[in-house]
Amino acid sequence: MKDNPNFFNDVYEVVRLVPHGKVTSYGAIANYLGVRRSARMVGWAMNGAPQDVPAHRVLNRNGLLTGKNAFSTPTLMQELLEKEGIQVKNDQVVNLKQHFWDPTTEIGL
DNA sequence: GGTCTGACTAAAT
DNA sequence: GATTTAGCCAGAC
Repeated sequence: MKDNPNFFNDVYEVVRLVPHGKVTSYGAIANYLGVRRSARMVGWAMNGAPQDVPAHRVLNRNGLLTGKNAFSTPTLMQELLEKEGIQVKNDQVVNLKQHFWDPTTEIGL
């Protein structure tokens, strides 16, 4: 595309790899890409992520729906997560550890 | 073109 | 253990 840095592209790919009914964190993706400290960039990348990317499965390390405001509606994110079998309470994922999906652990070879 | 802020995280206080 | 500081980099003013 016009200007797709490898970093952003990698982020999109990893997020697309997130299985249905699972969630991950920006830091986990950043860590998988080797830029743990640049977790912010992952979030920023999501801001320009295509709809092919299930950004609603990406939360902060606390399991909080930080970027819900970036969706069509701030409630859409929670709706989607609940639809996938993930319980969300107070904009936060319940049993986060149970639904957490770490690419470094799952894909990490 | 310098400054501020932001879908974050970890370490320090 | 909760709050603050620092680090990262890119876009907006």
